[in-house]
Amino acid sequence: MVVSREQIAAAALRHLNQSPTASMEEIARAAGVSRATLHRHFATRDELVSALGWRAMEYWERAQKQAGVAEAIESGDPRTLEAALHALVIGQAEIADEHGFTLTANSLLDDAALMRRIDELEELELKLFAACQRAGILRADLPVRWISNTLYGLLVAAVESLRRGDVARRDLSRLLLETFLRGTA
Amino acid sequence: MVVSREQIAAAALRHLNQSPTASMEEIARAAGVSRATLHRHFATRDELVSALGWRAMEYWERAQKQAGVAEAIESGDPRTLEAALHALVIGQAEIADEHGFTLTANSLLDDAALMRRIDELEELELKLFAACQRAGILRADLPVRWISNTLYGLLVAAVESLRRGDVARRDLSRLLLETFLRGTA
DNA sequence: CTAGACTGAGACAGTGATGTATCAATCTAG
DNA sequence: CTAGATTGATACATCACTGTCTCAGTCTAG
Repeated sequence: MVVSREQIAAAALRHLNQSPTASMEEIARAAGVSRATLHRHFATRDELVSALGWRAMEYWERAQKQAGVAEAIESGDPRTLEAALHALVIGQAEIADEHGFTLTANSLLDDAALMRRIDELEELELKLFAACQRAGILRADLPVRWISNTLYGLLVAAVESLRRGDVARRDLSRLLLETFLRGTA
Repeated sequence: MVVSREQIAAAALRHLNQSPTASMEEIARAAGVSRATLHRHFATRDELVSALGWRAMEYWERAQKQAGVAEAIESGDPRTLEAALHALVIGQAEIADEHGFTLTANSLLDDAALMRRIDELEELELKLFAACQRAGILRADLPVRWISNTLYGLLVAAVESLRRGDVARRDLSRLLLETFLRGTA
């Protein structure tokens, strides 16, 4: 059967999300493909992991674009900022699966170009959070980097909740946004 | 120099928090001990990781006990429940370092006895959250397991914040409790 | 139908980590 | 001071994974 590079990448990510140290043999099996074929698409393990990293970045960037983050920051308008913030969080929830493994894969730390890209995307989000603080949409007494890490931590919780079946997929966006903004009390 | 088993375990955990796939050689060096000595204390890598898992459970259990979780649940009194909840979250923040690695070490999934212990501790926390929901201290529109996962996710964020130097240690408890209860908005 | 592309299976050497063992040096309790 | 315990250094066999290669079988476009 023909399995595209994209399909293999998706299957690899799915499997690595649950078993981050899986061997190429395991990954190949999970993708329904032989180890030889896996190596034809991704010469080395590092290349595969790196590709997954870039793939996750694309999803992330797309979520930021669709939420209109950059424009909202530029406008400075409270209602625009709030809309972008909500759209971003919901967008993150929808692509949570794409981040589970890549955000904690420490072999990616060597890929300088990728790290720069991550920093850029993170930087933009920090600017959004800071603008929201100035506009009174987010609490100003929290360090902006803590807010960013909070969202990241809640994404981890979201992925875990899906994995364990604690939460239905369709409820996830609402739960994430609600909890992020208003907490649990 | 004499380095106790406990000191080695602590150093191993500290290092594995940052480098979860570190070799025995690396771990030994981080603990200021030779690989031979490390193997004398922990015959195999699995044994070491398992010991760290049990160690983390002890910290967790102690935090629950000190917070008076069981008694609060039994009492059903809102103020007692709230006090226990706050004490638990703060306690978790203080031992966040002990959990960073062990909570994501998937080799622990094989240790059935340890997993049972984890389930028990988690079960007690779920009961506390449910009691808090009934007492109006926590939102009743959130699945109790989502609340539990939220706290877990925020702990991940806390460890990450400390690791990156985004947050000072002394601010952590407050940030964690505030964010857990009231969110970022 | 056929040629070219793609695949799975298997063999292979190289590499790094693991766990065990030995031995000389060092520390420490008594 | 001394005997026993503990340590670091080193060597060793073993193992799993990686990356490369070959070859025969299968699929597919034309």
